[in-house]
Amino acid sequence: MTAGKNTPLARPRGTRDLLPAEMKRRRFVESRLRDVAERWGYQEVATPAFEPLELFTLKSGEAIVDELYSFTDKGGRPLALRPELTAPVARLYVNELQSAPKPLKLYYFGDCFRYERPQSGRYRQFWQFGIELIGSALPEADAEVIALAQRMLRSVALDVDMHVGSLDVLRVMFCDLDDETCALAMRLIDKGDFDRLGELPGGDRAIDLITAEDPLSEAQNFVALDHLLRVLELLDTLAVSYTVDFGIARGLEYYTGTVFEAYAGTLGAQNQVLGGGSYRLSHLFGGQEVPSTGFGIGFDRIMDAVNPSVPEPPRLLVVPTGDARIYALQVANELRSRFVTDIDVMGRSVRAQLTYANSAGFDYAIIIGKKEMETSKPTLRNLKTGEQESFSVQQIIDRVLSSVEVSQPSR
RNA sequence: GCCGAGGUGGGGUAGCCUGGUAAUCCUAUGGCCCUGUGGAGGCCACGACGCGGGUUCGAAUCUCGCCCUCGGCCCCA
Repeated sequence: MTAGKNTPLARPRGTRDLLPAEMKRRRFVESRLRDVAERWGYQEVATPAFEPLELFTLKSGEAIVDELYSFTDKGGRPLALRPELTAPVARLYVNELQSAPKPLKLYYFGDCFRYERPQSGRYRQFWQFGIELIGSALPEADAEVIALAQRMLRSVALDVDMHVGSLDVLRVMFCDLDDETCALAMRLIDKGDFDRLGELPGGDRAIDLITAEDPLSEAQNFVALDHLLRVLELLDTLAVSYTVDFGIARGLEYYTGTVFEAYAGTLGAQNQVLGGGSYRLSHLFGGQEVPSTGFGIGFDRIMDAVNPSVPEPPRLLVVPTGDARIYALQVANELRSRFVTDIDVMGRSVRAQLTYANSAGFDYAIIIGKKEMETSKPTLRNLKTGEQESFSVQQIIDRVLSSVEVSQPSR
């Protein structure tokens, strides 16, 4: 849509306005994810929305500039809106936390920006929730991160297929190839393009491995799998369900071994909701090399895949008549310390206020006129049942509280 | 960047093929009927042809370009 004489200014392409109902769902899911991450000992960090352009080109190569929102600021600095959060967190680690006690367990939730063609489950501004476990190269670290990933997704009742693989095997199979062919092979594997993969030297072996009935024993013909086997053993102990999948390549050089992805069957073409692995990045940004494992959750994608039942606290509307407005405001203020409480700002009649209360979905009306003011006993009207009676403010609080316990017994 | 389907008040729609008077209906929103008791009803108000060019006496309608949305491809850190 182009802004014209009668057309309103449009939102930028690939972005969304999030309305109250949707924000309730998002905040609810977000709080679940946070809760799980915190219980596992991870602590939140936040990084700037924009970073030096170089941060992302060092990590992913010059070619990604095409898919970045990049710009030069008034001081001539090349900057970019962050397209993901692993590199910023690695930079944060290098700048601030290198001498902190290991392991470092960090999580983040933030919006990212990519200049891509919008489609289902893909936006130009999107949110990632992720964690990074920094400091350990042990299978224990990989297993913890994968288990946490699955626990987080389960906490929002999202059933996914967790696929776990290892780049070690693929790298050994293609080790006799030059870097360029190796990179191409990785990309073809990631895409599942077996036709073109088969044309590469070693490609048939890779296809056999990826499609094998028992990929683990097939892989052991090429390389020792001690690390991966240990990770899987730990995952079994942690009751994580997974599929061994050597078809996960994740394209990038900085991944060191274990890689994993999760897919939600209910989504369309963009069905990957989570991806991660073990990696080393910090040395690229001027720090000491340090082993890390992490993942990112595509928050918008899981929002498309889940259907959370968000608890709705009761909503109260204080309904004053003209001569009791001041007292009604005082009552409203008192009720607000316990409940979601609203009061008319439209100057409406009592009738119109109650009409509004009904159509806006309030649970209770607190009607306050001269009579109620003189006795300090507002009338509490249950808008669902139509019952009403006069009570003191404290009695009103008790009444509403007890109704909450009745309607939401589990907590 | 590519392929396909679309775009009419805030939401949902009729009209388009076959150009023609004031663009249809539902809903939502604000007000009144009704300044102490809601959901109904009546009345009033509000509000749209995505943008621009072309054809024509006349374009929501035909045509071209662009923008945007949806689905898919490419890419996916």
